[in-house]
Amino acid sequence: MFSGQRFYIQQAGSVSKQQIRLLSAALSKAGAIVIDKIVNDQTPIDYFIADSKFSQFDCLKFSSSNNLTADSPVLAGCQFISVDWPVACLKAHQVLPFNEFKLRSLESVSESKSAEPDEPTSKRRRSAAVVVEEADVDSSATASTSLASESASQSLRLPPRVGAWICAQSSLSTPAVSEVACPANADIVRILGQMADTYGSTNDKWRVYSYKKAAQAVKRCSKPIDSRASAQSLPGVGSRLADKIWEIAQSGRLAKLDCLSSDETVAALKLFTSLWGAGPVTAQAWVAQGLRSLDDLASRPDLLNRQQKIGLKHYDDFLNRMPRSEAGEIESVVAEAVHQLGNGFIVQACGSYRRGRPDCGDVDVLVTHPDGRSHAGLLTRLVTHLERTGFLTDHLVSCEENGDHKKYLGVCRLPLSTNNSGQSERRARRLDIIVVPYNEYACSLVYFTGSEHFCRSLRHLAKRLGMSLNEHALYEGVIRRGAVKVNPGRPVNTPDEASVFQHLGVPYRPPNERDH
DNA sequence: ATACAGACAAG
DNA sequence: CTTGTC
DNA sequence: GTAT
Ligand SMILES: O=c1ccn([C@H]2C[C@H](O)[C@@H](COP(=O)(O)OP(=O)(O)OP(=O)(O)O)O2)c(=O)[nH]1
Ligand SMILES: [Mg+2]
Repeated sequence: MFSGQRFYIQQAGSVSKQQIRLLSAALSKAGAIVIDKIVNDQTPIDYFIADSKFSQFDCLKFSSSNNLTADSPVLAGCQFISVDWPVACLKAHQVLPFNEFKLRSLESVSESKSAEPDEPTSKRRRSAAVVVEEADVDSSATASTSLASESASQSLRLPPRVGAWICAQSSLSTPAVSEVACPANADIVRILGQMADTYGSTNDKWRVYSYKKAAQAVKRCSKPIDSRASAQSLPGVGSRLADKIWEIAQSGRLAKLDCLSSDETVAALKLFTSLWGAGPVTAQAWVAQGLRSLDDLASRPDLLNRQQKIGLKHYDDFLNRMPRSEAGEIESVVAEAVHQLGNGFIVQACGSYRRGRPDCGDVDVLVTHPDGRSHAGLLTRLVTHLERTGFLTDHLVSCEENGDHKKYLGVCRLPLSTNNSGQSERRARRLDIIVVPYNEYACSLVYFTGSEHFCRSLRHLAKRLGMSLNEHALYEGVIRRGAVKVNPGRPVNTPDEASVFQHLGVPYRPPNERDH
C-alpha cells in the first residue's frame, strides 16, 4: 500500500511511544519505511506524521530532531499529515486522499495587512496616553545627548527620543510589581507571559523576546483592549500577536497555549530547562532519548555534566526564592570574609537585592577596592576562604587559575537556623561574586544591579548613540558595520553610576527604579 | 535583510 | 564552536 | 514575532 514511502512519526501530544510502535509495525507491513530519527543529510522523507493538533511549525519547533527547518533538504517535498491519516488508510485498506488530514501549514501568515499607507494609527503617532516603548523612534529627535558621540556618520541616524526608552523610565511609574494598568487585560498579560515561558524552553529567543515585549505593552495599556486593531496599535504587537491577544480578550483563553500546555513533551522541556545548566538544546536531547522526569535524569548520570549534577542535587532549593533578609545575611558572610583578607574593600550585594525586591533568586555580590590594585587575585583567595569555613558547598563556574579571573558562580548554605521548634538546616542558595578593578566599578554596578531588561535597554540605547556599554566600560566613537563593531571605540571616564546615565542622556534612576 | 546587549566559562 | 548563564 |  505504501511501498517505499518514507514516514517519520513525531512522538508528541496523543501520539505515544506505544502508538508509534504499533503504527510503525502496521505501516511497515504495508510496505512503508518508517524512519525513527530525522537527520539532515539523509534521503528526504515523504510524510511527517504528528498529532493533528499540531501545526507544521509546532512539529519543527518542538521536534526532538534538532536543527530542522522548513527548508531542510530532508523535508523537501515532504507532507505534514495528521496521524489520523495513516490510521484511516490502514483501517480502510487503501490509500485515502490526505487533503483533509494536512497539518496547518507554515504560511497562513501571508499578508493579512494591506497596510493602509496613511493610517494614523500606524504605531508611532499614537494618542499620548501610552508612549512607553523603546525604539519607538519619534521624528522629533531632540535629546542632543549632553556629552554623547561626535561621530559624524552616527549622528546622521536619528537618535531616538530618549524618553521613549525603557531605561529612561522609572519602573515605579508604571503598574506596580505584578499588577496591570487595566485589570481587564490581566488575562492577556498572564497568557502572553506563559507563551514566552513555553517558548523559553525552545531555542527561539527572539520569539520569547517578542512575547515578553507584547506582554509589557499590554500591561502598560491603560484601557481594556476592545478590538483586534487596538491590540495591534500597541508597540511590539503585530498581526499574529494581535490575533492571539484578541482571542484572549474575547474568550479568556488561547487555544495555542492550551494545546501546548497539555503536551507532555513540552512539559518535559520546561522541567529540564528549569534545571541549572540545562538549556533548550540539552532538554530537547534528553526528551529525544525518552527522558521525562528528574528521576529519569538521576538514573542517567552519564548524560549530565558537572554543573547539571549540582543543579539536580539542589533542584528545589534553586527554584525557591529567598526573603531579602536572608540575602542580607549571605552578603554579610561574604563581606566579613573579604574584610579578613584585606582592608578597604567595597562589598556590595547587587541584583534584585539592590533593587529592593522583597525576595531574591540568588545573591549577587560585587567586590572592588578603591586603590585600584588590591582586587587582583582576591577572588581565588576569597573562594578558598569561604570554602574552608564550609559556607560554599558547590562551585558551578569558577575560572580556574589564570590569575585575573573575575567571576564566580556557586552555592552556599547559611548555618543552622534556630526557630521555636528546634534547629533546621537552611536551603542551599545560589551565590554569584564578581571582583572588578575600581575603574570599572560604575559600569559593573550598573550591569550587576540590572534588571536584565533595564541593562539590555541601556545597552541598546548606547549602541544607537554610536556608543557601547558593557560591564567594563562605556565606549564612545564606536563604529559598526551592521551590528558588527569595526572600531571598538574609546572608554569614557565613568566615576559613578550617574555618569553612565549622563553620557547616555537619560535621567539617573536609583536601583529600585530599575526593576523592569 | 537585519536587528532585537554583550560578555564569559565549560566542554 | 556551541551551549548556557549572568 | 515585530519593526525598520
Ligand atoms: O541576561 C542577563 C542576566 C543578568 N544580567 C545582569 C542583570 C541582573 O540584575 C544581574 C544579576 O543577574 P540575576 O540572574 O541574579 O538577576 P536578578 O536581577 O538578581 O534576579 P534574581 O532575583 O532572579 O536573582 O546580572 C544581565 O545583564 N543579563
Ligand atoms: Mg540575582
